[in-house]
Amino acid sequence: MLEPLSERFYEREPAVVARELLGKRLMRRLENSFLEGIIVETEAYYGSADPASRAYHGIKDYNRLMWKEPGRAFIYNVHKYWMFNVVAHKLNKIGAVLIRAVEPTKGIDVMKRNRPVMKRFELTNGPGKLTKALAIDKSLNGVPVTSRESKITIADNKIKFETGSSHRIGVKKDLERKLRFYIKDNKFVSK
DNA sequence: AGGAAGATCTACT
DNA sequence: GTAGATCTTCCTA
Repeated sequence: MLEPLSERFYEREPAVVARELLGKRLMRRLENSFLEGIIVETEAYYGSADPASRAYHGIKDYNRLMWKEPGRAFIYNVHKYWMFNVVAHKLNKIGAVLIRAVEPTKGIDVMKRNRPVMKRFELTNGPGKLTKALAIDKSLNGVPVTSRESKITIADNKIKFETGSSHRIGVKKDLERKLRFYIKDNKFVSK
């Protein structure tokens, strides 16, 4: 039985957490179904030193979770889509990891109903796409992903893969560091 | 009331 | 592959 990842897992550098979240299982509990996908692409975001971060302009109502307990879902809107992040940072720091893509493993029929697409690989290969397919919205903001009882949980997994990294996508002013991580050769990574 | 957004889709070359 | 429109949600005034 693979356990949910603990709070301690998220109480580290955002880039470290982003890299290590690859290959883990994202589980979504709905009324009548159970959805699951393997995390295949992530990005790390920081605080006041990161112009691309939601936290860059200081603490606001909508972004204050980035200052709070690691291991909680942090969800915000971009255009017409929801972005799913997990709060991740060292003690008294700021940060989060954006989940950019997953590989669907369970409840694929339900995902397809939530987000009808022709091609299998396009079901969850983008941050706005996977939230649609997994029925993730603002109502899950602040939910701990560390609890087995949560509507959304991230659990450990044991799989082997090669990790790739690059600069973040769609970011106007990116940092020097490469903060996007993905599973090499995985077909569900976004373009 | 107005505008911006860490994206996506569509309609093309 | 790439440009342009999108018409939601929540912020800031």
